[in-house]
Amino acid sequence: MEESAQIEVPRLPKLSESGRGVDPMPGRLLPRAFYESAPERVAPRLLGKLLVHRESGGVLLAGRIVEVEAYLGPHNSPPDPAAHSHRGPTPRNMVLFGHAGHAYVYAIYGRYFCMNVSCETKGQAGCVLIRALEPVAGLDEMARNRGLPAGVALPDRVARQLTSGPSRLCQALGLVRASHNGLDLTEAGSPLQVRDDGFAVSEVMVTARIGIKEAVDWPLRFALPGHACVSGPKTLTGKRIFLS
DNA sequence: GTGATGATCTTCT
DNA sequence: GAAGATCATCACG
Repeated sequence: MEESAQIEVPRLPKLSESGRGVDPMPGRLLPRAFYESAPERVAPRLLGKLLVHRESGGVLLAGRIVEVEAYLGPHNSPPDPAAHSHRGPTPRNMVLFGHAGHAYVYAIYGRYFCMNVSCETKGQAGCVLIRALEPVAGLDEMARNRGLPAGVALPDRVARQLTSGPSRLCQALGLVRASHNGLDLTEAGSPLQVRDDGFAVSEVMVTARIGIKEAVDWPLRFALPGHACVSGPKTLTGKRIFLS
């Protein structure tokens, strides 16, 4: 299969084409109840949804979620040793112990950020790491945020790397801990939201998680099978499941 | 395309 | 003081 053929044409109008000052948020906002469940249940259902960020300047950036990982809270049995929350609440991870549907943005390796969505009820710290998006709206701004030339057509292989990786997508969408950690994703006025535009996902690939040293074989990574924007080794094996 | 390596700094022990 | 849910770059096949 030709991977380069899998990048889809952006579905949303560019800012300049909308005829208004700002673009409307696409689709329907996901309610808090969507997140108030175990992360391994929330994670596959997040696939195909839109992660939408309206930057302070009004520019709308959106990507379709194509890869996620579930991290289980310390109440789980056995506890998930790879999760930031597994030793209990700290100043860094306190968002995870709050209400579901909030953004947990943390710095990693001194120069990057990763974004999670908190799950379960207050006090239970399960979460889902967003690992990759398919760019949908605001590609020029994403390229600019990633230090690439904006306003020019990017080759497919470059375009698909805009948001292919947990830190790449944070960089592309302009997400940083100082501004976005703790934001409520379910609030209508929030600059950062997860929305459902009706994109249907029936089949999901399940594999072990990437880049961790504990619980390396737990099947908690979920991705759209064969999607060009999924990060990590293409050779990683897993099984396919069908969502009901 | 795959694998090795270094950058760089926050967080926690 | 050590480790880390990463990425860009380079060498090599």
